[in-house]
Amino acid sequence: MRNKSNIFSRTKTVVFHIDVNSAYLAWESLERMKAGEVVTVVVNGHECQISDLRAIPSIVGGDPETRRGIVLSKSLPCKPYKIQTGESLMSAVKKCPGLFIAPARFGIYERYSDDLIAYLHNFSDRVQQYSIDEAFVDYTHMERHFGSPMEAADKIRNGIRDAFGFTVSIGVGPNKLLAKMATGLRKPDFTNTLLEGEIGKMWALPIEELFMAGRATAPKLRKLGIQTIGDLARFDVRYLVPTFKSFSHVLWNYANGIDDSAVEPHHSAAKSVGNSTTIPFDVTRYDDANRVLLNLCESVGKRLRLTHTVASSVSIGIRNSDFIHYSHQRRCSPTDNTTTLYNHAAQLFREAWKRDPVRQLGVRADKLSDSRMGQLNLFGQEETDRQMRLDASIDSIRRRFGDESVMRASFLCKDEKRDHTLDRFSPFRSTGGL
DNA sequence: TCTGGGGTCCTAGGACCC
DNA sequence: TCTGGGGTCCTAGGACCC
Repeated sequence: MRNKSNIFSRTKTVVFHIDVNSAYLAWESLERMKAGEVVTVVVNGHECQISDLRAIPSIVGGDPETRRGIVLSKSLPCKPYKIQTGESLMSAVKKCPGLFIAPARFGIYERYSDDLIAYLHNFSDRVQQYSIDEAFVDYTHMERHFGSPMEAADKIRNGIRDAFGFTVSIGVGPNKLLAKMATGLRKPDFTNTLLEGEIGKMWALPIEELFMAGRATAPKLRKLGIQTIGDLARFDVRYLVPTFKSFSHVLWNYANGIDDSAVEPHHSAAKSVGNSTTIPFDVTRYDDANRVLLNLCESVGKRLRLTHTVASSVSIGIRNSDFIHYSHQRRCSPTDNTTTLYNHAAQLFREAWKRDPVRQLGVRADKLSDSRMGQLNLFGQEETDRQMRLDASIDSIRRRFGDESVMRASFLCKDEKRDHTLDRFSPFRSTGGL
């Protein structure tokens, strides 16, 4: 949204940024409370029954048994233990031996997310879902309905707590960037502003706090003597260009609170669809890799067909045991067919694989277009039709009887321990994307 | 203590065409 | 043997976000 300021409309743009506090953990906790589940914890040597995970050191993420994976979301009582989002489960448990670990259930979190977005539409028809737990609301011209921006933000915040039982933080600003930066000023369950004349609040923050100054950019800025967002705002942008090229202006504008991007109520169609998985053992054989790839292609293909989308580019990603990632991609005729995707993926893997132990594999479909626009099938129409019918009947059976009801023959090996391991991360669990 | 999985955008370099 | 330039498309990799 360009900040419209003409002689007819002098109203200043007002944007809210809504951020769910410890989203996955709060939602996981609510879901368990609904089901009447309790957790037994030891406090001062006494066993206690706790129903709200938010009251104890707890996290969402990974596998509690193998302790593999990372912390996706953590409760407030984790704070004294200095547990960080993104750190390994192993490390988190070391810091806090009594830590409660809940595996992530994304399907459930998506429902809570949908409820949140629907609720926000009570306050404005211009709501942009930014991620599963964040949204922007354009509040411009809405004061006569719900009061001043602060009043309305508090109404939203209190309303969400009362209606759903989880808390949010809200940032109020003249654009999306400042609204988002405001949200981070104080958490949880607060309304913060970064309005005209208040940018000093943001300038005091360390440079790492700036949106888009990530783990590669922030150290480079520090090297230039920039320690705070204010330092960057006052820095001569010309001296950034040798290091950051066109990105210089993005960074400098953000540091100065400049952002004219619109609140986009209609989420644009996805540009790519992909699935990846970390394998519980290092893959060193083609047939193991291929089984994983087929698994991933099943999931990607299903998602393409569900959204009436065909892909004109397929890529695979490989992460080895040294955590080095590399990829390979290729253009292809538009397809949503699992077998076709798999044939491309397997070929790409054969071409790219450096024979290193593979820890993670991914398949991504790119250059998407609407499959209903009519496909140009220059050859093999009969085979294409056959494959489409096969996909359609598999999808239909799965819709009626569940994902596990149809299994491709290559999943159905009996011997070998690793087959059981492979079964554990069926791609059908994957919910994919936002 | 070994680090998930979903995305988007940008850039450099090479192929290819005129 | 030495010799252009412009434009477009493609791929690989890297940055960022949640």
